[in-house]
Amino acid sequence: MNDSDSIRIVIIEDDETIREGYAFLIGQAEGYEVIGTYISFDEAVKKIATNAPDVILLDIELPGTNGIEALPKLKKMLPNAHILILTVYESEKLIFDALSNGASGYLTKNTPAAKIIESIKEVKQGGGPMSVNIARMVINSFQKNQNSPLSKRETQILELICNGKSRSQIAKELFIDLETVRSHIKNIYIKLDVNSRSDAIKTARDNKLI
Amino acid sequence: MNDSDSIRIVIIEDDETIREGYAFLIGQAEGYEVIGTYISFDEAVKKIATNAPDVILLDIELPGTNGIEALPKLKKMLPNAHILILTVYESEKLIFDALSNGASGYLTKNTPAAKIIESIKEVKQGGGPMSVNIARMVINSFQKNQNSPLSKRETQILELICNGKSRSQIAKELFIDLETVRSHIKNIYIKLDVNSRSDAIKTARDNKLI
DNA sequence: ATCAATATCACCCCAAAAGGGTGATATTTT
DNA sequence: AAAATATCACCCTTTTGGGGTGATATTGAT
Repeated sequence: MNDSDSIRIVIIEDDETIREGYAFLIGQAEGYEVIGTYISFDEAVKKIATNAPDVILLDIELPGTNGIEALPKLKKMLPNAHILILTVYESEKLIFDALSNGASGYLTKNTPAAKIIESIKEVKQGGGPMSVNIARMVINSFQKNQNSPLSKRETQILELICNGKSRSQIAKELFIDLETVRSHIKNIYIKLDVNSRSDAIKTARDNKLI
Repeated sequence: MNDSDSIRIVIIEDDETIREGYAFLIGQAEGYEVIGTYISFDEAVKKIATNAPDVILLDIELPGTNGIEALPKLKKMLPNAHILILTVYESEKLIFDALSNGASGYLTKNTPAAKIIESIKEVKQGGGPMSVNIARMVINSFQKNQNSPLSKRETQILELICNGKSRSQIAKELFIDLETVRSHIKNIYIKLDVNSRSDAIKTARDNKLI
């Protein structure tokens, strides 16, 4: 594989030791070319478009514009680049913020260089590399509560409420009477100990009932 | 590592060749013990509790109770077992159904044995192993539409609507007038070409505006 | 510097919806 | 046999939702 086939990589990371360390380790792998390293998004923004990277390694904690804010801007400038988050942070909120803002993968910094190099190829080929603990958090976010206090019918109706449906819309959809829907909703409210749609939705989401 | 420290594995898979092939390959790996193989959940249900497996490899297409239906039942019988889906199916719906019903990982059947063996250990240790294409689908499910027609404020209000908030609740939360909220909602409806909350929520979800 | 989009607020209208209370009955599950 | 579930009924009042038509100040992009 010659240089023209290499994966073009840009690294945005404020810690010089880490940045240069990654650049060296990745750069010496065959088929990988580090074409730019920057200490911040604000630095990178001047030149990164001409770098035309395939993959961007992005830290979250950066001086000036942070990684999360940088994500949509980078995606706008370079719609075809894959962005791989490389950070020490493992909070749920940051992970989901990153993924919803356009990150194609999420690695924590204890990841060995070999795994990072593999992940770069993986993301280039359309995969979604994640550190094991991140993957588990992502999977957990899908899991429903197995011990819901609600019956099937109640869960079904709660889901429709979460979709913004009115009582009469729910009644039509389920081929039951409006009063039956009311009755179910009342029971849902009692079980969840709430007395409004929004509180029911919040409780349902918090407890992953839906 | 002796047998008592081995990871205890059960395989539920209807194709005999695949089932016995996996059982052999996994069983010969050090630290792995295949303690039961079944052609269906309905077969497995009789004895699986006494197997006390750490990890269950579960196919989705099964005679009788399918894998998705089996998941919650297995989780109820064996709350501490990790269930790894091993299937040819890659449809979004099946993946999310599996994950929300208690699967801890999702592998497609082209996965090499070495990767399966690694994934078993990974899931036992609290990871969330997925095939690369599955991981990308999961990550994509988080991505927001980068070309939303809505302004920031409108998106914010749409999110509150998706949380079931009323106009007045939104007004309070954002410290703006009720009439301002109304005005924003009207503009949201125009932009999304809808005329009700439920349609707005549906359109928002379909287009990943929220 | 200018024009478009955005964010803010105001007042008209009325039908629909939401929530609380109380109770009945048949089916299902345990 | 008892408990939970699913179904429907009628009482009540307040809130909400959606359509229409405007104004004004700020912000953003060209």
